[in-house]
Amino acid sequence: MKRYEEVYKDIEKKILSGSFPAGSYLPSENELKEEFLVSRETIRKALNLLMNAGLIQKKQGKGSMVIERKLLNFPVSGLTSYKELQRQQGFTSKTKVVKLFKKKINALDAERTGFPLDSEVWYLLRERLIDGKSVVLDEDILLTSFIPNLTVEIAENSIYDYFENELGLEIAYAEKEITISSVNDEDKLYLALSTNDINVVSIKSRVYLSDSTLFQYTESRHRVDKFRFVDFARRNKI
Amino acid sequence: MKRYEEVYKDIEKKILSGSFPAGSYLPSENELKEEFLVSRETIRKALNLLMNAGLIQKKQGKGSMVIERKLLNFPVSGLTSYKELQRQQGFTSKTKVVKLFKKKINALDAERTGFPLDSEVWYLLRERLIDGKSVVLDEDILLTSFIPNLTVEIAENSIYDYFENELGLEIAYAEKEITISSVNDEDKLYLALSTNDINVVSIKSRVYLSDSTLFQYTESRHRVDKFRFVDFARRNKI
DNA sequence: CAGTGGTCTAGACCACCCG
DNA sequence: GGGTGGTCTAGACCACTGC
Repeated sequence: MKRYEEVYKDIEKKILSGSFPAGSYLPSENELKEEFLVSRETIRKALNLLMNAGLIQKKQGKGSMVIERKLLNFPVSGLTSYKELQRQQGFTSKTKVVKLFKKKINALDAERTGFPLDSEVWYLLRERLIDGKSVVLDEDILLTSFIPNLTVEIAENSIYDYFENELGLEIAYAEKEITISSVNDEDKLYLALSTNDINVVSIKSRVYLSDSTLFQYTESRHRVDKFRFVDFARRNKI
Repeated sequence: MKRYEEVYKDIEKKILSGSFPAGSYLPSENELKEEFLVSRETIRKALNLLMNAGLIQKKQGKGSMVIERKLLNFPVSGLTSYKELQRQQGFTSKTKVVKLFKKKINALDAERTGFPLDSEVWYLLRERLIDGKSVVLDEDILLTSFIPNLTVEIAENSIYDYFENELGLEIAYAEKEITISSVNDEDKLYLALSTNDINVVSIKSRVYLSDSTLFQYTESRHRVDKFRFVDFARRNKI
């Protein structure tokens, strides 16, 4: 593991466990440099990552204060898979694969997904159930050229884990869009909607690999009463 | 201006103007180092900022490729004020101040805002109008200890501009939460809702200064049909 | 004033990509 | 093997904070 990762992990652990409580200051960069026996730049790299993660706030002349995350506890933003979220947040849910087959991209799909016409893709539709009720409907469209095999078993677990750790794909970034959409037939069919639900929350994403190739399009449709998106944002100065 | 800021701005300009088109590679770090007459670390700092901004994708052994931002064009995430968004995205809208007065935080407000009981705050309610129709209702609660004066004129323009450039406040970060909420009486009164609108999108934020003090609580209520949230997210490896 | 973080440098070595 | 970006270092100077 890289040195700055070790420093990051160590300090993160101490913050989360309460050894560095919210509102307190971390040791200075010079002290941390001595403690970890690395250069100051390495310490600074780790601290900047902690700052971006919303764990500390640095202030010139003062130090690095541990941030208190109040009401809005768990970050649900970023590029994190459903399984990872579940693990982080400690809730348990079940994933049910509704559809899984190969197809070729038609004109309509090309438009919304960004994949070229006639590309061969996996089409995957999954329900996410909490307390036995289906609250999220996940549609995934994935290039078969990157994912030769995809089974129901993999799709019931984390497809990201499979892509990254089995196939060695480097998932780099995503463009996401959240809108409110009218309930459609598929929503009615699979989501446990109440009779007066007329809207669902739609999250569309295009996911890219580290060489900037598009490899996944995904749309999640959420019951409005179960939807919550939490974000930590820093002010851009530049 | 700092050297890395100059490098960032220069490259950003060349990307946005098309001198570095999407899909092409930037000059290598060593070439940029020569061109700008700075050290490689300074170049790297600028490039990492461009990467976080979603403008380029770096790849070890290959280079820094300019990212093509397809359908999902304009980032609406992060910590950016309404006026700034408007300017960036080129749409014009009008802001109408509905309420502006001082008050003391009661028990209910203390709970939702995070301000201590009995703190003196500004209470500000604004409509955002597009094409003459009110599509967003913005409620702001701000500590008077940081903002001694707040006028209708300031509130009709950018309060952030006033805070940062007039008062010298350093806005650092925010916790945000997006949920779907039922229409309430105030929504009915001010938003141009249609008769079958039963939901609005609620964005609650707590905004902190660089010394980690909470100074603003804000809730935006959006008409569901006018709501769109666009985000660029990077996969965390650490 | 001493201590803090912010910027910047010159140089080294490594991991990766590709011809 | 030569070029790319990734990590890490030791050191310098600056800007800000608080006593």
